[in-house]
Amino acid sequence: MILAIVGPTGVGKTKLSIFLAKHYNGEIINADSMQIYEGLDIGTAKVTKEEMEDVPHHLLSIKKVWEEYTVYDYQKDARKKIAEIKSRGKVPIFVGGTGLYLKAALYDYQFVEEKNKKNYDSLTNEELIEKIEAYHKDLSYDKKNRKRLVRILEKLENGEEFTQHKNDLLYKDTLFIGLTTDRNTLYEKINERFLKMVNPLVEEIKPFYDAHLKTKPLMTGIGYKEFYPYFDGEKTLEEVILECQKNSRKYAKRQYTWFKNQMEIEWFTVHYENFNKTIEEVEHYIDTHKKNNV
RNA sequence: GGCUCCAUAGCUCAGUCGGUAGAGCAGAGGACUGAAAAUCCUUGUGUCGCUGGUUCGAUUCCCGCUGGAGCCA
Repeated sequence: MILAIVGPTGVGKTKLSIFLAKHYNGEIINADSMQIYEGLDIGTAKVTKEEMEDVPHHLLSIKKVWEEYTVYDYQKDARKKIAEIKSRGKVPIFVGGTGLYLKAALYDYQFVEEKNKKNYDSLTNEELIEKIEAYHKDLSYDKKNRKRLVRILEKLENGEEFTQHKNDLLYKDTLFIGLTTDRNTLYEKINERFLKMVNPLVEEIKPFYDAHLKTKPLMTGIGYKEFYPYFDGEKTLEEVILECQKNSRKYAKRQYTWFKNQMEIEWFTVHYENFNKTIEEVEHYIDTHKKNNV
């Protein structure tokens, strides 16, 4: 059996994961693209040593902030961890909100090793589309999404076929547990949680700013990128806080869209005043749907 | 007390030389195979502050009122 605990940011996945790990003799595999990085702890709401309660955790803080890490690496790392954990007779428990990472790890996603990467900065979107059409006339793709255009072209030039994928579940002994709550409650939780982390977060980011580090995770992570204008004196802390909260809310919304439409998930509404009830419901579901290793 | 300006979508504001109005943000929905906490798409009817007048017709012009900002006393 493999468990995957998913849901929007701030809903309570970490807390549930510890209970389940202890109850089912599990080890936790992080499925959050930002918690991969060392030093991004407060802003990513990473589990603390105390919260772990001696449950083994994997793929947390495994990369420096300036190192390259993608879904391609994650797929390999995660699958290796699944094998390791299972060989110990324990249950792999994925916990995280990065839908693509979970899908790449547990579904039939195929990546081909990339050779030489080119730089397409000098080309306009129209020129990218022209080059793509030189390979294939009738592909359907988002022509306004430059990042996608570049990727499609990279794939084609790498000798890969760009086709629609069917995405079957590969690890058929996986149970997907989704945690949710009504939108207003979640947004309140997100806002509150961020307010509590502001001061330590400033401490966490300051050294990166002082070192002039502007790497990918620092410039894309919510709760990180927004602080640079504050340190530059261009925005007030108040403005930055509101922006971080807003971006977190929007992120949560995108997560819902992904999880609702991309994966088969059993959803549970969190009882915040009685979390044990939530745990019981989840455990009951797992016990009645348990799948043994396939 | 006198004068000037402002009052339009949840917010910030455009606009209508008089024919009942539109952007950004927020919100909502969606896409998603190598930056995914990323990237991108779709979605805007609201007593145009209130009252009266002019007019075929007023959110637009005029009188007054209310609220806000400023200047002069």
